[in-house]
Order: sequence, then C-alpha cells, then structure tokens
Amino acid sequence: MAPKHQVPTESELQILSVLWELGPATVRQVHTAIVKQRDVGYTTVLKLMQIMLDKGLLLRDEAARSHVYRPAVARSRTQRRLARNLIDAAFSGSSKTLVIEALGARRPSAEELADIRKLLDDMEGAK
Amino acid sequence: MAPKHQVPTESELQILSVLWELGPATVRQVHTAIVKQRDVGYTTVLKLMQIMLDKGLLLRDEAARSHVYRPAVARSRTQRRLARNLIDAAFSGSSKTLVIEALGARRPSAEELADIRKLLDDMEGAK
DNA sequence: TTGACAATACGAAATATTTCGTATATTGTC
DNA sequence: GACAATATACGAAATATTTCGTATTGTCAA
Repeated sequence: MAPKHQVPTESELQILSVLWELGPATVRQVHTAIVKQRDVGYTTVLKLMQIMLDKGLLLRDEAARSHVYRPAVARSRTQRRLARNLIDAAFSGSSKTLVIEALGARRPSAEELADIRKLLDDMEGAK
Repeated sequence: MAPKHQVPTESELQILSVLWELGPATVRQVHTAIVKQRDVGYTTVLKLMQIMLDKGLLLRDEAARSHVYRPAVARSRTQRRLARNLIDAAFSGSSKTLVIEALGARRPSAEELADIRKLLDDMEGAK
C-alpha cells in the first residue's frame, strides 16, 4: 500500500524550495519565482503542483479561486529525509563523510561553523 | 562543449557504490553485489554500465574477455558534487543546514564526531 | 570440434518525469 | 450581458531512466 513518503524529484524540490521561501502560495506566485531561474511554462508548474498534491507532497486551500498551496511536510523533515537518502545512496551510511564533503563543497561562515560546533557539543553531552 | 560532469542517477549511484567498494570489477561482480539488495537482471546492469561508459562516468579495460570497469572520477569528487548539488537544490545553499540534518539523520559515533570537530578546528585555523 | 556456458552489443519495451496545448470555468469591467 | 484576463483540469507528447530479450561471439572442457 502507500509508501507514506518518497523523495521528491528535482522539479518537485524546486517547487518545495519556493514554498519554503514564500510560505503558502498560488501557482502564479510559484511560477513567477521559478521562471527567474529556469524557463518553464505556467501550466507546467501547475501540472507539477497538481501531481504533488496527488502524491501527498502538497496541501491546498481551495477557498479562493486561486488555490493556495503549501508543503504537506515540514521543511526540516524533508531535508532530513533527503540527507538520509543521500547518505545511504552515496556515502555508504556514513554521515561523517557527507558532513566533510558538504563543508568542503560550500564553505560556511565563521558563525555557522560555531553553530555546528555547538551542535557537536550537545551531541556529545547527550550521549 | 560537453557538460563535463553530471549528477549520477540513483541506479548509476548504486553501481558506483559497488565499484567504490570492490575496486575495478566486471559486470558479473557488480551484478552479484547489487542483486543482494535489489532484484535486477544481469543485462540490465550491463546496459547501465555501458551507458555510464558513454556518459563518461566509467572507464573500462577491454583486455580480457570480461571487461573491467572502474569509476572515471574519484569517489570523493563525486561525493562532493552530490553534496553541493543537494545543498543548492534543497538547502538554499547552506551547508550548515545540511550538516545539521545529516547528523540528525544518521548519528555518528563518538570517534566520528571527534574527527568532524578536528576538521572544524582546521577550517577555523586556516581562515 | 562441438556443445554448454558466459560475455557483449543493442534494440526496444516499460516506466517515470517533465512539458505543454487546449478546453472550460470564474472574475471583474465596461 | 459581453469581453478580456486569469484560473484549473487534464490528455497527451516529449524526454529521461530503467528494464529486459535476443543475437552473436568467445571460452573451455570432454
């Protein structure tokens, strides 16, 4: 029966990213945002969002003529799922390796490094 | 002109993972390893590896009757690309957020935590 | 040498994802 | 009310990915 959750595709992720950024939004708003990055038609985005609704990735409010969509699952839950997925698919289960490569790929600021260090402290403390 | 590098698909990643694990290997060896995780035919794996050769993801040695394949790009380079890709696609460019979710998704051992901490030290040192 | 087995090549079906065109309905303005 | 603008629904083409069957060739043991 239902696989409760799946990993969103690239296009779906782009839509989710916009919704995470804007909050609940109409297809028009999402399309306007995406078109700044990539050339794609309005009905394409509409169709994708309808499919995502079917899949349970989005919810929508149909009260107004322009339906308002929002993610069905919290951003951090989806992000965690994506992280776990990548760790298992390409890092042989080692979060450490992913962490190392992530830090190498997009160098964080000093403040962010400090935040990470703090999290490590907490994790060691709560053993 | 060639797009030099692309992100491997799920199936391709599974094959790469096996090759990273085993080192250079034949289709037979890769298939034997994959079948333990997923039910798939021999010629399916063969075809995928041939396609990966075309795409430049793999190299092969045809000296023997059974060709020996190996990744065209080092594991860590591919992993870094995947990390960067995910950071940009789902973490709005923030490696910090990915790091946090990765640590939450697959809790590392105390030793691994120490390794990560060491890396942070190096990164702050080398500012 | 011949037959069984194993390997590659490759076409093409099956499936998944992305794209868009067209039909139709709703809203607001004149 | 009629028209222009804007929405949704939805079929279906286009593309990408995964799957496998079949043809062919090489290898080796009896």
